[in-house]
Amino acid sequence: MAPGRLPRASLPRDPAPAAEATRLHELLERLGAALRAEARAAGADLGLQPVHAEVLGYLGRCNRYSDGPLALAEYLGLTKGTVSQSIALLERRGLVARGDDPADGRKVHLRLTPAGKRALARLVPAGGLEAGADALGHAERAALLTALEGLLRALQRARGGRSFGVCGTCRHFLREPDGGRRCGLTREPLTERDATLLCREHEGLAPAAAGGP
Amino acid sequence: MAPGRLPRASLPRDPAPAAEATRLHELLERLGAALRAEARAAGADLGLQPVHAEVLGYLGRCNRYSDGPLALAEYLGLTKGTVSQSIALLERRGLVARGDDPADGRKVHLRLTPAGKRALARLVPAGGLEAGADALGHAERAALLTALEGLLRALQRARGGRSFGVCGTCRHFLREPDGGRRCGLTREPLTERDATLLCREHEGLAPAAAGGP
DNA sequence: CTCGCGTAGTATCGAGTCGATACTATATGA
DNA sequence: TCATATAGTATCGACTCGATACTACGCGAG
Repeated sequence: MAPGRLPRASLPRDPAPAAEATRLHELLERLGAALRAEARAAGADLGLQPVHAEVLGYLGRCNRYSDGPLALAEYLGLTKGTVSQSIALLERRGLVARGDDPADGRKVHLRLTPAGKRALARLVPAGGLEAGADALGHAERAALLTALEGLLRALQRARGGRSFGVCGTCRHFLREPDGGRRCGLTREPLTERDATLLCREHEGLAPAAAGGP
Repeated sequence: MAPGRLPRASLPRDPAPAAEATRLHELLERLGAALRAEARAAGADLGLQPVHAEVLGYLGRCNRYSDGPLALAEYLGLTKGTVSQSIALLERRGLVARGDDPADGRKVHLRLTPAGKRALARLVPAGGLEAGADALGHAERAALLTALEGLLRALQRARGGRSFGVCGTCRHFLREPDGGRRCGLTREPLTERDATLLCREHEGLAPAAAGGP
């Protein structure tokens, strides 16, 4: 971590890579805080916290392997105990319903109630960001999304977390000779809709180039 | 807010602008959550919450007009009452010290104690993000920073918040004939270091192109 | 078949965030 | 000088969050 001199001829046009990384960290943190403040304001009249909006949003977009408290805890980066309380609150409010697993008595499946879906719809937009996104061109916007996806993957990898992607970017996804879809991990066939939902077993396609020589 | 049809001939190569904006929102929220989880882990052994790291980081980088509870509340997007409690905690822990304003008896100036600076240093890095940033080229990284800065400005503008920038990007900043620096708002001269600190009175240079046709 | 172990989830406690409301004290200005 | 605005604090209640301890179920080895 010592600053030190650059071992290679220093290119004057790079404003200290470490400073750039710090600036990136700061910008993402500020953006995250601003989004959080928006979420707080949006949820205030419903009596919901930012984390509740995340729970509802996730439950609206996850598949049947990923709709339990544990998956939610992994997605949010919180402990299962903490998440259990937030779920209890959402259940008391009638926004989330719980169902048993027919095959495994330990498991719980969560789903949005109609009221939960309505609440989610009221929580989503907020705007603000769209104005900024509109100011960017097509190409810039696409590049931004790609770059952010890369950063998110890097962060998830560093923290040993799961990636929670959809089938299209998962290495377990199989295309059958008859055109059907199947998950190579559970061996189960997948409907078209299944393939658009977030999965906790998701693993990225490219293992990414190896690091050291 | 009704979806409606595009008034102009719709370009088929744009995958639904609204979906792109949603995806952007989601990515930034995920990134923010991941960073927050990192901050939580980093602060855990010091007994500090993510918001404490933000307070310490801000106090290490703000100028003398911006080191009070109210400025902090604006920066964090929280109420002054909430912030007052967090400050009280940091003061109890000996990480932050408070001083009176010689001119205005209502004001309080906050500063990091040596212990606070040490704590901040332990809170900063975490890594993870750097790996992702390294994977991008110079140009991509620069474009990413620029795009994120634009988004942040848009969000701050939409929320009516302050931008908290440095003198170099502030419309009040004056360069004097003798080479000195001065703030056009307070009329006070500024040292070289002053000009590198965050200011709550900061206002962006370009009012941004008007919206209409 | 039951013992042990691992997994999924819940219960409870304490520290802390956070907003709302109400309050004190100082500045400003008509 | 009296009203109003500004800066900050105090207190309350709902909630988050982690830690720890707990229940219940599944699964495999003996």
